Amino acid sequence: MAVFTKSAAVLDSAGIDLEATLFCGQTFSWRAVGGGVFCGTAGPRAVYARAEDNGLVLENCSHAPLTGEDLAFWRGYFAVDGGQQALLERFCEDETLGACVRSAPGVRLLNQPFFDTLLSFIISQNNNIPRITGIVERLRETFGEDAGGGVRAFPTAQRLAACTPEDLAPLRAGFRARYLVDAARQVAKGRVDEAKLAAMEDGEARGALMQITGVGPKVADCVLLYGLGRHGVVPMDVWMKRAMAQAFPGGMPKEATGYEGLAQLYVFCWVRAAGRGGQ
DNA sequence: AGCCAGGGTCTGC
DNA sequence: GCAGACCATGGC
Repeated sequence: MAVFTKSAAVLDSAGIDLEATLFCGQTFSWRAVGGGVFCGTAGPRAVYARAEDNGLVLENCSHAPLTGEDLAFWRGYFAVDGGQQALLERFCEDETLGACVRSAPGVRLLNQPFFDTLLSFIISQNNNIPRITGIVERLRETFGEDAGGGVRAFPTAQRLAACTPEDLAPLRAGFRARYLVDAARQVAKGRVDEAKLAAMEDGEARGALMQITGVGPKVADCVLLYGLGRHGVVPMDVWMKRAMAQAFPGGMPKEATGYEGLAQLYVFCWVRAAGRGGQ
């Protein structure tokens, strides 16, 4: 059980619904530990987080004070200064998109590490959210370093590049094991390089990501959106195809221009809420 | 038992 | 290019 000490830090959360944000399918690196507290990792870091009236309370899992660098990282991760509130208000100028936003008003688009995102969404293919989360957790537990308090961080590309698919058997990732190894090896070799991807146009970066075995259009788009900050990219899975055909047959409304990927988050939440027994 | 899960690969046309 | 089988695993 996580107990916050005086070394906890508070971020201005700007209307964030922490639980909805962490479990809407954009990240698989968090778990509830009780009492409204969540434990999550990003790259080498691990934190406890809880939503309070005055903001988002964060504390290192090691209970060591958060450094300035850590704080800056988590501010970026939670998009504290990202201006998402203002964008949502603009989304709401469109009636249908506004309804989507209001179905999950506290969800925020997280800025996640590239490698975490790449592997997580390779795991996501032909899979469901609870099992994806389980595989990601076993990936961290099996190959990650202690990030403090016994919580294991996301493994490095180098660590996984030294593995064979058979070494990944404990993850029970099935046919995806060899995809994970291929991705780790290409990143470790520099064949896939975050800085190079960052310098590319969306389409070029997408093509580069699809050179990885097990990365097709959908996974590449998720990596672009969630791991590389390409907020105009819209990953199209079966849910989104269904939702777009039904709600936006002519494409995303003009209010979402440049931020179609952010809009997609709310459309996804809306259509899935409806699919689970609403409407 | 059979179907589905935020897809992708591989093969055959 | 494009359809169709196949891919491990687990929940319902």
